[in-house]
Amino acid sequence: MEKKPSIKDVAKVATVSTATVSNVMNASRYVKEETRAKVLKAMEELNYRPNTAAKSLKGKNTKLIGLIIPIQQSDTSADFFISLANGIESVLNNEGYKLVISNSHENINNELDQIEMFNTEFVDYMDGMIIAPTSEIGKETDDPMMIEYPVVYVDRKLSSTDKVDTIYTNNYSVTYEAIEMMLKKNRKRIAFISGPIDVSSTIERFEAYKDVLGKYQIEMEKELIFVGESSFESGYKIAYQLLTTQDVDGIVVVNNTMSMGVYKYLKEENIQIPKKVSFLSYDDFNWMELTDPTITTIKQPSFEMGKAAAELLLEKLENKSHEPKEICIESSIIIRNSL
Amino acid sequence: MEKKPSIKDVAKVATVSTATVSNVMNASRYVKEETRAKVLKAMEELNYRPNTAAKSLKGKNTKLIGLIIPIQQSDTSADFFISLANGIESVLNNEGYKLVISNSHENINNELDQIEMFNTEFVDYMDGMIIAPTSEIGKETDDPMMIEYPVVYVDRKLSSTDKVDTIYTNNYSVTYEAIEMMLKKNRKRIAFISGPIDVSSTIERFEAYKDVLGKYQIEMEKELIFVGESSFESGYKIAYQLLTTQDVDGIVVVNNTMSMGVYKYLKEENIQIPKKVSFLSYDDFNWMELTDPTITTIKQPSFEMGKAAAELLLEKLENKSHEPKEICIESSIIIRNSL
DNA sequence: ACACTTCATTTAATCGTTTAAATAAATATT
DNA sequence: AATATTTATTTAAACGATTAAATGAAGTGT
Repeated sequence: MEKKPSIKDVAKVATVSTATVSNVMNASRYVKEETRAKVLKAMEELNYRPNTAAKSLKGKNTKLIGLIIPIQQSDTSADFFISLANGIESVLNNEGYKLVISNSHENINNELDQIEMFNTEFVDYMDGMIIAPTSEIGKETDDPMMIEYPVVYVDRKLSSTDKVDTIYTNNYSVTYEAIEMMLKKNRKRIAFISGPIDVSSTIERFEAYKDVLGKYQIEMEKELIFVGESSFESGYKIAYQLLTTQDVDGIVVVNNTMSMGVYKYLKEENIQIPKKVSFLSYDDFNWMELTDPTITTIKQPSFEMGKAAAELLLEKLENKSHEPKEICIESSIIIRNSL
Repeated sequence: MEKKPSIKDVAKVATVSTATVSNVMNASRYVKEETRAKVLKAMEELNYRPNTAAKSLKGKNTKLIGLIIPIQQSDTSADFFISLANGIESVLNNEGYKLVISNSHENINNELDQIEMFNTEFVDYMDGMIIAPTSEIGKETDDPMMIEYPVVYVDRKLSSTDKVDTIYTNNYSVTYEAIEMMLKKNRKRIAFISGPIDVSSTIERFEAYKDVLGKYQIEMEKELIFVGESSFESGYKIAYQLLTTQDVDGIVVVNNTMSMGVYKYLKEENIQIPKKVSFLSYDDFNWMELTDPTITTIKQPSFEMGKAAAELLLEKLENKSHEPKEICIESSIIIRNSL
């Protein structure tokens, strides 16, 4: 129950000054081998751990990287971001950095200042940040006041005017291509279902839908477009609404949580997939091989995006002034049996 | 690109002392309304944010709670822990606390000291910690040296001798009950598949298997017990090995990632569920309603466990000295069509 | 008018580190 | 032997906050 030992305690035990202890720890100056040994022994003896807060206060690097992710409650997007985080850590751990994660919950309306608070609260600790911005957070983090430490944005592009370091994926082109595959299978009326259209990734997926229909001279019908919440229930309800009022032969769900709800309804109603209705989902999960039929989907390279983000951040950390980069990691279509 | 403003800058602009600024921020002493306004205006003007590192150094509470979770790469356990985290935050946010998460990766062999380092690295910042311990981390965090800040353990019990605050779930009894359900459906040879048996939760599930067989006077057969890695592939391989060499009529998989692999094999081989083989999984996911048959499983109350952990921690935070508590949040059996 | 409170604010020490500058001891140079 | 240089260590200020104690100004009672 003793007090946690400080550098002073170590110095006292080793009968040297605190400066010498610091020098031993950081190898910042030469210390005689004999003294070094004494200090090391004292540290060991006291089970001493340096106080990171004090380090950080002195402007020393903390070897801590922050990650902000927007996971909503009961959203399978968790997997996407966890995989992203794993990718980041796979790079960071090798370099002796540690990752600290916080969740912004994608709840903007009343939590915006909470996010902002969190964000600033951590600037002091962290050597750098990786942020998967919510639709609005960009407005805050853009503030030049705050960008005095390196940041890399990931997954979603900011609407910011200035170019910022971003890792993103080709939502537009891969969605375009996948829907085109549907069309080539002679689908005429394809519905589009998504969560809230406010983040860049979702917007791009919708643009792709619009454009590919245009290319095939199919008129976009309001009745076939559904913007719901990112939840199983929302997907289920939308599927009900869609299929009881419209005659469709294809469904694109660009939100994995919702796609479960939609699929559930299709199975329940015994609607033949893909014979009657083609089905395309977003994000790839193991369970998509367990259903009947297995589900064709667009796989986002979450792990690789994490890796890329971490690498870019590390680069910035070393080489303070470099041009902002925007790097695209390609998504791919995992073809199974639902198209 | 200016330097971040400090309390001194605010004091200067407001033409008061730093003490007054601090008093305004913390409402620690009475400050004349007029002065207060001046200070507030200066803070606003400079876009001032207090430095948490300095606060923490002074022993002030940081309103930050740390969470350590053990998520392995490509493990669906992510959902369990994310849900846990959500539960924690649902409580914490109301009280003005923020949650910071770090992943221990459940990789003990070579990362033990990294975990330990992380763990100590954060003590200075955090007001308290919630830890889902890996199988061995307990040994380190038990060290009385380190327990000078409040900790709540969750999900897994430590082998520690001293009683520590723990939130756990009734792995043993619910698993017992579920397997008993299988037995009552006249299943004679039930296989048991799990990930590494080193954390308390898995151990308890195995104990339940052993005991319930005992109760029904069924001899436990080595050939029906498989301990693999927590991965889809491992599950698939084990299922192959099991079903090509043994004649079973029930399978219990107490690891959700592996259960997907097992199920995949069963479907591929067109083995009738539950007619030929009863199937029981662990953890509940939306997709378990999408398969055919839908999957009966044991649902762990991850969100509620998180809530309970946060509540307990908050209680400790307020009321420094209280008896360690061990609280059980009940798991339940979600009955679908695979038994 | 004087001492006594009360009120509002400031001074200065403190938390646990780092680090530039100062110092002391040992070694080299003449 | 006196001086210059190198080596190893210490002193003390600084980082950005908090807070006990000190201070000064205003108000009260006699």
